[in-house]
Amino acid sequence: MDPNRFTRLSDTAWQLEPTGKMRVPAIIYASEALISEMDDKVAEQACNVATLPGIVQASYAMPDAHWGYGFPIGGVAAFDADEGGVVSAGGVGFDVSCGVRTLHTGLTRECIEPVKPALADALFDAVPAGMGSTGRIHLRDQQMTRMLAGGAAWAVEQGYGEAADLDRIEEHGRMSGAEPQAVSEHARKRQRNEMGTLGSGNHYLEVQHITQIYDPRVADVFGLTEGQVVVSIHCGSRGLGHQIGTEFLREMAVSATRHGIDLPDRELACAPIRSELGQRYLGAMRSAINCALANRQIITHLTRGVFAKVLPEARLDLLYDVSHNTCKVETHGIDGQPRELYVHRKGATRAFGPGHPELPVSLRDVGQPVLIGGSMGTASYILAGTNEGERLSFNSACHGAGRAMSRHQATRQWRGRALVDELAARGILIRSPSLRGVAEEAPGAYKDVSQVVQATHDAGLARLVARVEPLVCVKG
DNA sequence: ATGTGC
Repeated sequence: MDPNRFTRLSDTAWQLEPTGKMRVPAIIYASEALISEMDDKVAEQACNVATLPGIVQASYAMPDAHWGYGFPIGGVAAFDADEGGVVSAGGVGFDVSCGVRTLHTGLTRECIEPVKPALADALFDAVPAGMGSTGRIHLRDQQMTRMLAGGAAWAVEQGYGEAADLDRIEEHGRMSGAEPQAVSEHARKRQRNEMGTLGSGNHYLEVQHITQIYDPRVADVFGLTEGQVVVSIHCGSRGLGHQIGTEFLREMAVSATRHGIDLPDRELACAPIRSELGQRYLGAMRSAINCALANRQIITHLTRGVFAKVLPEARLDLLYDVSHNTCKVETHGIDGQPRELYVHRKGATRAFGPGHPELPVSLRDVGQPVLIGGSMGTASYILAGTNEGERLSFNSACHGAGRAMSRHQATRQWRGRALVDELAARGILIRSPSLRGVAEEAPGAYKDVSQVVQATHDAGLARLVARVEPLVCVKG
């Protein structure tokens, strides 16, 4: 879109003043190059979000923003319940609590290279991937209820992983306020056999090596050094989150008028925070957050099992686990006053700065690890949250590269087999059940993640700490 | 993202 449409607040912040029914401005964080390439739909959707009741400060879009269902993907919006604020299923997205966790291995790239094909095959065998994939865990109803209430803490109780992991997970591995009884039978049924599975689309499990350190002081606290190997897992709440999203979107769309909400776009369906429907959605959505946390915890356990066999000297300690599709109750300073807000992040990563009380003591001095997954075969980045991020975006950053073209368009332009071969020639081993899925995820179908991350850094949303590049990628 | 449309 045309950058001249905006009031330029800085090199990387672009504002649209409130017009029509907008209650607050819309602010997009991006470089001039990124905003020029961005679809007009992003600004249109960010402005639509700015009309919703109880929105505070501004409607935001991150540098990787693109067109989504109702809210842009890469959108951030906070609402105050005291001012009639709303909660929106479309403001969280279908893949509730999709997120990334990164594990240390204690190994260097040299340790991996001789066993790389065996490691790739073993990970592909151990971690089910792809559309409709199921695992070895089958949850009966009572266990499902415990999982939805307990998250990664439940998974650790079941023997998946270690208690020490919980300290490095958002919400200490268990989202409070979950109400499993708000999750439909249908959603539970869809999830029954899907625990410990990656799913499809942009989800993956990657073995990566650290190729650059930008901030040695923070990298030291995060335990990152150049040449070291890490493992990153990107996935969410599978069929359960999707079903919850589908059901509540429908219910919120139907009831918006009854709640006295005037929607500029039906896809912005939402409900007052202080309504039966709003509370029921929050209870179900928090259950889906626990599902995603448990899912990543189980996949971590499966990954540790593979390394124990292939590279027994490895020790997979968790660096951090953070979601990028949530609505969370957080306290933020607004005009010098602390206020409790319902912060929607849809394709936006929470990025708490140094000193935040939610952070584990071991990380608190330097800020939260912000884990940004790149597209298949490209770099990923580890950043740290900032204090200025609170004022800028309620402590939110980008979440990835962001698609530059549709899946359909990508399959016309690339062949899965050729991509796998090209990446293998560059030392990157892809294992996927779907060559079509690989074509849809072609690196060329995404924006350049390094530009997105640089804009995030320049805007002050989060600070660059390290770059990692893939060695092995299990792709859904 | 997703039993890749109910």
